[in-house]
Amino acid sequence: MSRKKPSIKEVAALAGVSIATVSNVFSGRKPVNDELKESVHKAARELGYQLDRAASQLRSGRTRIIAVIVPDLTDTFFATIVSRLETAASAEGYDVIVASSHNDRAVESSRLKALLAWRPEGLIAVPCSSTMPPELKEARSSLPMVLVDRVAAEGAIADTVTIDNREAGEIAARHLLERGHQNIAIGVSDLDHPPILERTEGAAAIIEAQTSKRPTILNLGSDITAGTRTLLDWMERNPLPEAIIALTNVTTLSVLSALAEHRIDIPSRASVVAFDDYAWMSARNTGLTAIRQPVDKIAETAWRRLLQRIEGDSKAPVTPTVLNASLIVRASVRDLEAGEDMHSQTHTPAPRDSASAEGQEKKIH
Amino acid sequence: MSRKKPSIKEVAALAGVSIATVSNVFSGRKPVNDELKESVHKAARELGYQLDRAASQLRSGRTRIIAVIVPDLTDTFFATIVSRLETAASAEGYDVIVASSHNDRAVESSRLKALLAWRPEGLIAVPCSSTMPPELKEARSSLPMVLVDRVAAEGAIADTVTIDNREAGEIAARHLLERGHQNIAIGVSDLDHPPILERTEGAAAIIEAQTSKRPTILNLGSDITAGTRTLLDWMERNPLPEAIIALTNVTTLSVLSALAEHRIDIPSRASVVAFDDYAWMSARNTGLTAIRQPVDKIAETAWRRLLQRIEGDSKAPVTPTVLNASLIVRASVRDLEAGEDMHSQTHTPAPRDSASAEGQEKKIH
DNA sequence: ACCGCACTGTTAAACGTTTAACTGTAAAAC
DNA sequence: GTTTTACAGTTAAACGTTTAACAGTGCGGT
Repeated sequence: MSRKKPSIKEVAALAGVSIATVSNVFSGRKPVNDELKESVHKAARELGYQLDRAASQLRSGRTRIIAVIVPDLTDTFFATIVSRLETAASAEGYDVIVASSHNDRAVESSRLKALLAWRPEGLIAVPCSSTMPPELKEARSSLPMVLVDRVAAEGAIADTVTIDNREAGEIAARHLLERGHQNIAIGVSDLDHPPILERTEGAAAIIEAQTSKRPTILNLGSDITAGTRTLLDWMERNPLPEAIIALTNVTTLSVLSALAEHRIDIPSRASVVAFDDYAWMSARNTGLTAIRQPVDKIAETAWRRLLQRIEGDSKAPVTPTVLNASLIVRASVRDLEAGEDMHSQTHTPAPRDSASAEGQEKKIH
Repeated sequence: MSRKKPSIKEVAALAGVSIATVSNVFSGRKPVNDELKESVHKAARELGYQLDRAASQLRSGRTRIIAVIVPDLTDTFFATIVSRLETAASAEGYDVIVASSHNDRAVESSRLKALLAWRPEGLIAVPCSSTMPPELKEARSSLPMVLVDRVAAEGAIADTVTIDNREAGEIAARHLLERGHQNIAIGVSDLDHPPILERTEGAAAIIEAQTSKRPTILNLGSDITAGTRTLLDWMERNPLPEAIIALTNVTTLSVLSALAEHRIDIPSRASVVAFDDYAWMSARNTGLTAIRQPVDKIAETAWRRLLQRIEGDSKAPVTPTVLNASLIVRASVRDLEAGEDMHSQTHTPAPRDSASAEGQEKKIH
């Protein structure tokens, strides 16, 4: 039980071959006689040999590292993306190293610098604001990278994977308008994030066109409890809108908290369209009608693009990929056109709220 | 705009000093004349020099890497732990590399192997089952490590950080018993996980002692929708219990989904005690009474212990750290003792459900 | 005036791999 | 039977750092 980690040299000695052969056995770059191969493996097993990545990287220049930075690991949306990236990458022999910028530009810069010191072969980044950190721009020229989510698809400095946020906003708005809602408020987190801005514009444009009223924009920020307070404040001084669109999962929570605080029933007194699709959204009496982002597909696409860049055409022109969000209809939007009286909501056999996430839901798009 | 990354050698040449001096400037191991120091920095800036971690690691043996493995990054509980670890570690100059075992022992082994190839200086692991993968045991002797959450605190092979799960179960049970509940079911994910087993035992023991009825154990697994179906099945064939304790955040979601499916109101028809404390639990009309695990503290403690091991007494005896969970009282448990009739629940001014997570809630412990 | 010491800087030898170039041997081609 | 070609293995030179050992200089103590 030696304390020091054995090196390739010791394996070679024990197996009675040169270190080059041992290297070949493990890397498979050159064929090795089966018999020798076996004895090398045996020696390695006996010594508990493990390749030293640092040495391997240094010599070969290949790090097989993918760097990933997201604004907040605690947010299920980003966590899911990271998780998918990790499995996709490790399936292809790459290791992922993650950093979180905690929605802070300064932290983002410093973490990015740390990530780059690893000499990753690729970078997948969800920037925390629309102004790219200079590190990203610099890295751009020498490092395959793809930007996800918090970027304007047009004119980006690198490949991007986003959803059609304008359309997502439109879908939400249209759904409400079709059901007779006129007086609509939009809860946003931060208009500085391109996706939020686009969703807002998409929704607002449609609402304004149809009702000739500009919808109220409620700036709820990225902190749930602060957003709740902001909304409660606003509700003190304003009449309750017929419907609220929440453009983010955290704004969704702020909206729900505020409504719950005043025991305002959904959808009898206010309709809600949520954003992102999480398990808790259907685990309620009135399931939330929501815009779902294809998270898995986003991650998958980002990975594929990056891999393409890494192993192939590093000089192909920058391409934006735009995926589509879909509407999951549950029970949080009231149909005002239907004309039914819905005062005593609780025991009305409301449109069935499906408990299984994928099952019976109606998807649009 | 050269494509190749500049090395320390080029910086040395440009600054007119030896490479050792450059190294000293950056590592700070030896003092360097201010003037020289400045010119080295200038040269480095001009060339865009960045230390190569691989080379540095190889030579020094210090990797400044902490490996972290969790069963599922998508689960907010683990994601939060990872996030906290990442910030704590990076504050101290360490970089974290994470892997997810996807609750699969085979994956766990292979990911663990990949992690160890990095030669991390420490390992923080949330094993996915009670049977430790052999890689862990082997690593144990040469690698500082701390085990979190999914471990039996007693007799573990390394330092552990857990909560007092038995007590957590007891708290939940006691809360229900105090409020007059007799007929209690316990929703568990997997009794193979030590924490779940302990929570179950804690709750069951107290319930049995007081009601002389063994509570029903509902095995709902780790998949929300499957758990929902299981519970729905069970409900077909059994009368609704007065109360359900969910011992996990995913079982909580299964329970809520199943109850919602049948439009069973909480708490008028069934009381619920949830586990873990997430924002969505309070963003509902009847906030969920829940057992909160001190996630931040768990992560923080794990990190501190690990750091201690790394920088100091690597041979100190293995110590388990046990933290305490607390009860957050919201509105999902009905007080049967109070005797009030609560048929029309919806508009009853029920005990105020606080929207802000920390604010007015009553904590026990 | 000499010794030793503190202070700064340099030299050169590692660290554990990968890999280009080489060697030796056996089979294939002529 | 000689020359190629292919194959399988070895040798040794990197890769970019860190760091022990060393060297030169100036200064205080005796």
